[in-house]
Amino acid sequence: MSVDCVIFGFDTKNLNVLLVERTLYNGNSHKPVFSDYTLTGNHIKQGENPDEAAVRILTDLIGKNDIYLEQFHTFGGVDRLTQAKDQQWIKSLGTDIAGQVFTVGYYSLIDCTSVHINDHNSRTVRWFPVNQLPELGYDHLSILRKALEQLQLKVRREPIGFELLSGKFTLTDVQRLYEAILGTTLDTRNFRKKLAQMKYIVPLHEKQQEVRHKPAQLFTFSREIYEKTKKKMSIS
Amino acid sequence: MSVDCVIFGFDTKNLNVLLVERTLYNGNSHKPVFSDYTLTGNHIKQGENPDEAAVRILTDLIGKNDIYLEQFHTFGGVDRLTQAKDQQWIKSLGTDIAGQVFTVGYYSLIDCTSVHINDHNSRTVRWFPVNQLPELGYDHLSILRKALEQLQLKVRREPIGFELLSGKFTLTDVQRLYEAILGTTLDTRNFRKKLAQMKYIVPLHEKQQEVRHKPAQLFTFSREIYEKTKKKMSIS
DNA sequence: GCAAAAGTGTTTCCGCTACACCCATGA
DNA sequence: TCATGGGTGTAGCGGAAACACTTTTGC
Repeated sequence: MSVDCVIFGFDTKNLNVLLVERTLYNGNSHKPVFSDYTLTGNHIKQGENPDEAAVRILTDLIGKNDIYLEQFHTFGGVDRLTQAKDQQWIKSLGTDIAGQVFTVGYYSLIDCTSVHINDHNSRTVRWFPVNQLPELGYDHLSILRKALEQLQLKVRREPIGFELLSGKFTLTDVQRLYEAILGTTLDTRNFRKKLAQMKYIVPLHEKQQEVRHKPAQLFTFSREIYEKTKKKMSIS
Repeated sequence: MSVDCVIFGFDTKNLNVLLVERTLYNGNSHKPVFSDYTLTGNHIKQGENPDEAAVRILTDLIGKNDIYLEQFHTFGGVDRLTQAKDQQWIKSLGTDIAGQVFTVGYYSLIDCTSVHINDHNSRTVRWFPVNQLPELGYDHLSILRKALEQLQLKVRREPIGFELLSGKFTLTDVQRLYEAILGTTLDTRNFRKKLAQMKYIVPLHEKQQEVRHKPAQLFTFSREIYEKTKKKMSIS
């Protein structure tokens, strides 16, 4: 029984996912047998519930624990691990994770510009744009697709996207973000009218600095105001 | 690792849930110690995935296997089973299900007027209106609430409600159903305009019989037409 | 003829869409 | 002064909401 986290990040251009490199070396020649990427995951420890395990995984990797996390689906069945390379990998680990065929999927949203990624068992950890993914191990491609699908549904109903932005952002940042998540383009004027209705997007007394064009107004997301004014508001 | 099914049914008036009675008898006096209800559930067998387990549970109970099923959340953690009565019950079973702290929640939609409920280990199985629930065991009340919440979200996006109606239904049936699921009332004329756009609601050459009022037109749901004309259509 | 539910149209309002130009800044 | 993105308003359309009376049947 394990947890896998689909960690989404945003860098003012692309929606990214954090992936861990997995390279299997030949025991004798030490040449790589194969190399691909996987989601960050771990087994659920004794006495933990899935939410706690997900928080632990995130905390280990990112160092903070106030991260947006959302459970989206549980995957199971032996067919999750039947690719030849996955079998090789599992065998090489020695530990018997073969029985660990269930995984609870979480997605999390973080501002990847303001975060330091900790070492993950000295394996390479990298951001990939969701539309330029490398080869993935196990069934992680389908887990990732499902996560994105659920994120797209959720973001139309609730203002969860702000977790992906830093504390201060411009309205253009928000638009780029929604465009990246939804995979569409949006009309700037109409989009801003929508945002203007959302009272929890609060203007700061501050503008962009050191840009070689008209500096944009900065805003911040107020969770308190959001909680008070929860209404059905949808984007797109 | 287990699966719990929240089985929703509709009887032209109420949205119902199928629950199983759980009565613990004192070993000596054979008097009931407590009595409450639980969802239908079972552990996941070796080699099964959660979907298969859910189908099995439904098939055992209902006898057919073409039932609408939707995974909605996974619950875990030791706190699921900490009520005193749950501990008593688990102890009485002898079998060690204490380690079985994870459960994958599914909801299913069936037409409860056209179904025969099989015996469930000779325990009483009953429909309860979702707004008149009995006392529930374990954390099944919160599982049920989550299921209903997810059902409400889903039914606004996709025409899944028809699984709850029999093959032939009137437009009023559909309205009562949506009102029951969403817990609201809906304007008849506007609701019918919505339904009229849904080409997969097909009129039959048939009307209600033996009603002491103007007989209503009967309709049926065509999945084929739905699959062809999938568009974003929402109710509410 | 009465009770009971079926069935039907129109008007109003609001939100969504489409669309183009001026502004402030740094280089 | 130019390049770059920031920022703004309006008109038209279409879907959502509000709302009341006639019809058909069984009794």
